[in-house]
Amino acid sequence: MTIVYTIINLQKDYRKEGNMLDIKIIRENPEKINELLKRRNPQWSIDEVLEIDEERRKIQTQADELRAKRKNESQKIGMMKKNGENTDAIQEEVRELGDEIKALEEKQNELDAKQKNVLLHIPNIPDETTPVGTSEDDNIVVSTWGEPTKFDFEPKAHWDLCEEKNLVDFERGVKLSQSRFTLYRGKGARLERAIINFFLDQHTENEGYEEILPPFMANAATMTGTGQLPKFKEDMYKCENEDLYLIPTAEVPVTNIYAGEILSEDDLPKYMTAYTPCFRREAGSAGKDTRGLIRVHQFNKVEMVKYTTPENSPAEHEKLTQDGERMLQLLGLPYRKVALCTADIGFSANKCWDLEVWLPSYNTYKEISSCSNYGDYQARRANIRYKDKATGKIRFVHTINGSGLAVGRTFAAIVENFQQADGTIIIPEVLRKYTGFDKI
RNA sequence: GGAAAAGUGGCCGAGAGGCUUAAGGCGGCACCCUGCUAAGGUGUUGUGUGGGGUUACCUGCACCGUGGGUUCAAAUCCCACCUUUUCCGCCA
Repeated sequence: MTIVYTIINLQKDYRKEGNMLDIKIIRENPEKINELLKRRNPQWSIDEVLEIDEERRKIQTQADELRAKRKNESQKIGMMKKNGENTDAIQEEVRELGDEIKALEEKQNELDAKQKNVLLHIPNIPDETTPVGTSEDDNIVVSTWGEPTKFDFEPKAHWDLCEEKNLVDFERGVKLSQSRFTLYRGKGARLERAIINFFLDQHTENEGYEEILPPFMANAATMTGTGQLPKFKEDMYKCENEDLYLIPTAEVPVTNIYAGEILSEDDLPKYMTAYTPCFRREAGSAGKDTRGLIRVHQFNKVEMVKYTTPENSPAEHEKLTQDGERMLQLLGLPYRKVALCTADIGFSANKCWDLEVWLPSYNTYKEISSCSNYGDYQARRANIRYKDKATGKIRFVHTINGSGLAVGRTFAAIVENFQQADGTIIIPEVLRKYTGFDKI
């Protein structure tokens, strides 16, 4: 395995202790970890980490011993000086010791940095229950809700409907920015806003989430905490001359809220939800989903984020996924739930359910929510911990998040699925108090 | 953007090159005393990383905003940066 390093200068110190994967677990179960990692892709291996780790520990032991010696000798010098003795000889001796220590420390720092960088580039270990596969074709549909919408007329794609009804001004969006930027207007803008408010109200009033409105730009340390950096730099928009990136999802700022902190177990589980625009360069997506609202550089999303104890994380993950499903059910949109296989889950995730909504123009289901469990992977990177009540030990939390839901895609699904023979679009009942109109 | 001051454990706060193994207090935990409560007494109290036993145990090293430097020796001196507070400027 060859790893191309991207050296990230982490200014925020609180992450210096964080390891991406538990080096102790790696040391103790190398075969098991390798086997699980290779389920993602045979390229992955922790062998290099182990080699560096062994050398690193050797050096540290040596350096520690020398430091202990210097400490003792220096104290001795202090005493001798107080007694008026001559200390020239011993001072010279300890000075040489200092040179040795410095050399070892340099070596140790180098190895620390190297190990850290290798670890930063290794993905999370898939959960045992994540189906093994080699491509998205190996994902498994586990349930469906509703039926694909049937029409007794020729249904239109949302991009045509949006243009006809002046809901989205695609051309002028491009003029203002670039291709794949959209300009909502009139009832279109209102519908988008209605969907955002509906989702936030549901999560906060019925499901117990705290509403968060985070910054839309985040620094490199924050981006590293959730796993966007160092490996996926090219997918993000970066501000010139600033250590700031436009967030690709609210997951980034919200998950990092307690980075470097130790929570009480009483604080868990923590439920947070946030609306933010999401900015993605969509590098490598040229030619995919080129029309309409499905794949754009800036889109709106309401995200759900949870911190839990390791014990509760599988159950909380299921519950969060249900919270996402509920949104689709309330809106009356047909969807299915898919278990992503080891080749398709995200870099930082160990398990992931996708919710896919029926989209008539595609004649298939299209991802509208991705609900992932990250185990302690993000918590390690961001150094988010809690104190276990029973044992008094400090442990890493588990982080979970999912879309609840992607707003633009919800918009498209509503427009397409609820279009009528007479050309109107019926607004779902639950949205009407937010839109102020019942059809377009 | 300019000027000044400050960043020490969960919190407050002392410390100004070696007697710091970071005082003292608050809070937390355990036990003792007391008919209950209150008060009192005693002890304990962070994080990371390495080593040895390989369950709760023992031990080394590091950590006083961050990173460098000076020194035999740095919380303490020097430099840069970050953050906070106050004042000035600008501004929705």
